[in-house]
Amino acid sequence: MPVGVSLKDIAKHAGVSLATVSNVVNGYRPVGEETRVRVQRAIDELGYSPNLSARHLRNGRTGIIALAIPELNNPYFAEVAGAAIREAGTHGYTLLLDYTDSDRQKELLLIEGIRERVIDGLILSPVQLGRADVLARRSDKPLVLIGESVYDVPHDHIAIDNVAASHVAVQHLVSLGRHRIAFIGAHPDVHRQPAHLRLRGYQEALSSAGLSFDPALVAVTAQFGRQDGLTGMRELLKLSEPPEAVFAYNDLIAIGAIRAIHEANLRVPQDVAVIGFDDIEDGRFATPSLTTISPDKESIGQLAVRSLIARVEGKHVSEPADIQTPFRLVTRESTIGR
Amino acid sequence: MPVGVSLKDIAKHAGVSLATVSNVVNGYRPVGEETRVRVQRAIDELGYSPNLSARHLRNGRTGIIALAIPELNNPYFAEVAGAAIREAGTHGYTLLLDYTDSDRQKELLLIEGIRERVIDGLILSPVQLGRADVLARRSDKPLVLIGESVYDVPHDHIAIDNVAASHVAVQHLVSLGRHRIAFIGAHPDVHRQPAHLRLRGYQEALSSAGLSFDPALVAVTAQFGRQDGLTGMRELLKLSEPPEAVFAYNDLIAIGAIRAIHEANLRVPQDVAVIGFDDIEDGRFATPSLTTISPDKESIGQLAVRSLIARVEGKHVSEPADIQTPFRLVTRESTIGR
DNA sequence: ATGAAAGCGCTAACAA
DNA sequence: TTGTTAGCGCTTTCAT
Repeated sequence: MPVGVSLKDIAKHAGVSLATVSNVVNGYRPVGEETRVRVQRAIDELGYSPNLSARHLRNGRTGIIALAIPELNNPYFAEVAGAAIREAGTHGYTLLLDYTDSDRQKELLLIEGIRERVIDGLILSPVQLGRADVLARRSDKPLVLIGESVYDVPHDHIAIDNVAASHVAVQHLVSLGRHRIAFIGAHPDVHRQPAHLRLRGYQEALSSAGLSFDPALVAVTAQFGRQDGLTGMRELLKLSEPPEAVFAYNDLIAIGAIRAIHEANLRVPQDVAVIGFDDIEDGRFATPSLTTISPDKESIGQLAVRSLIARVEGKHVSEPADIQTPFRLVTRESTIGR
Repeated sequence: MPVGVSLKDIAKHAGVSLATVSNVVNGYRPVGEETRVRVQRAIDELGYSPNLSARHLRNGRTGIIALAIPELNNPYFAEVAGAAIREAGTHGYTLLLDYTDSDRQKELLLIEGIRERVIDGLILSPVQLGRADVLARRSDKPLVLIGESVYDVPHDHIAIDNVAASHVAVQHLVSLGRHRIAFIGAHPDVHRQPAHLRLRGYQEALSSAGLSFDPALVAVTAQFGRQDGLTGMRELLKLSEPPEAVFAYNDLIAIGAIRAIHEANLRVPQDVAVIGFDDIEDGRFATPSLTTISPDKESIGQLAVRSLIARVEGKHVSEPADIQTPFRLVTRESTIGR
């Protein structure tokens, strides 16, 4: 069942040994210039590419790393994934994109290594997992975490400073002169260790602006999609004293909220100002366009891949790090009109 | 570097040969009941799971199939990809998601087998590739095509009937009493063999409605994103006699177009009615919500994966087929107001 | 019904 | 600098 060109074919064609060809391909030890050229030509002519299964069988690595995001069709994750795929490619790795549907079982399966035998390591953006889950993990494949959740676990973690970013977002709404500021997108579940960071930033910002925290203005959502924003906002608009501004957990929720506000025949931002989080393209083209917190998605993807590969290759012997990436406030029509 | 339990470990533990353990695991040939129980117990006790690389080295397959889409953060493709990943999983395959950025070189690399040794087969949604490119391909890994382009090439192809769907879309605009109907999103490149199907459906629908075709009402775009819709619509609005309705190549273009219409202080649908194509979630939550052609994305993903796996496993010896999947018109605010 | 052994393609230890 | 070879874990042919 030999279906391709193997090292042996190249060796024969170039009149050298297997080891030499391997060294031309991998560069583990020096090869004479003349030999290298000859081998390289044979490789080009016959169209050789290494058999990964064989390589893996031999050295225990597959050259494949996985990235598991909660949902494929959340543009935020799509952008992070795009950056990660590019970065993996530049290091000679293939990135396997997977998704968890924000499902606890799937997240558990992944960290326990459902693909254990296929991948060299995993980057996970957990939603439901708790600190205990991560600590209880038995797999010895490297794991890098991205996203809001910080678990204080022995793994690299890449994220923006969610508390600070949320603070900036709410501060922006305050600066508009709004006082009743709502938050949509609190987590309903109890697995998360540290309190919900964006909610905490919201509370801190209110507090430093001298505004009181009203639990009625916090809308809990099951998921983090447009539909959840729509539902959440509808609830808030039923209040006897509805909010004048909304900080949404992410842009999708914000877009759903805007839709609900329009349904109620109110205007954005005149009646209700809305700010999101993620800076996805949808928000830039929405009507009105969406003010948001813009995280550096490119560097999140890049750093996650780099950290993981460093662990996989055992070069990176440093302590697990908590790496913070930059963010900025982008003001658009949903808060400042036009 | 042995990192797990191997067949040999089980064999020793159960006091049988390697072959017997393999047969308990795979069931290629019968095993005595007593032996089977003993081996199974050893497997459970030691926690054996097969080393995929070894298995694949042996039988020439990796258990990984690839799906290459033009862009990750087009929700249409994200949904198709989600369906494909699920379907692959149910067949015991892992799906590797890749993207081409609608770049001709990347598409060529993929069909020529840049990942040749990693995957058992490829599903591709081509944008730039022409019939000749596909015919010239040398790789012998199975290839399944999805999407608008039909090349009359020897590969399975899954898509909706684009001409018919476009006809329905334009017919809907005609039924609203609009006469100047524009099309945004024509392909600028020359590689595509059959003329652009959606454009053809547009022309046919105009013709059967007794409307004349005005080339000035066709906006060519470089890509198929929101920005392209925005730019294209701006051009159309500069016409001395701007359109009363727009058929966009896809929902993203439609959303960009709506943005441009709003910028010009015109209303959708009163001044310009807009219909898209794909039925992505963005359109359902846009303001106004978007009328669109809704293809059955789930079945596109499923059928593509099933066809490919059938080819990979050599079961499916039938002729390459052109499989059409269902679609329907979904009317929303962008054409019928509210 | 079961076992022994070859060999898939590759890397690395050992030799030269 | 280059060659030889063992062996990673598995499936499968040939023997028993």
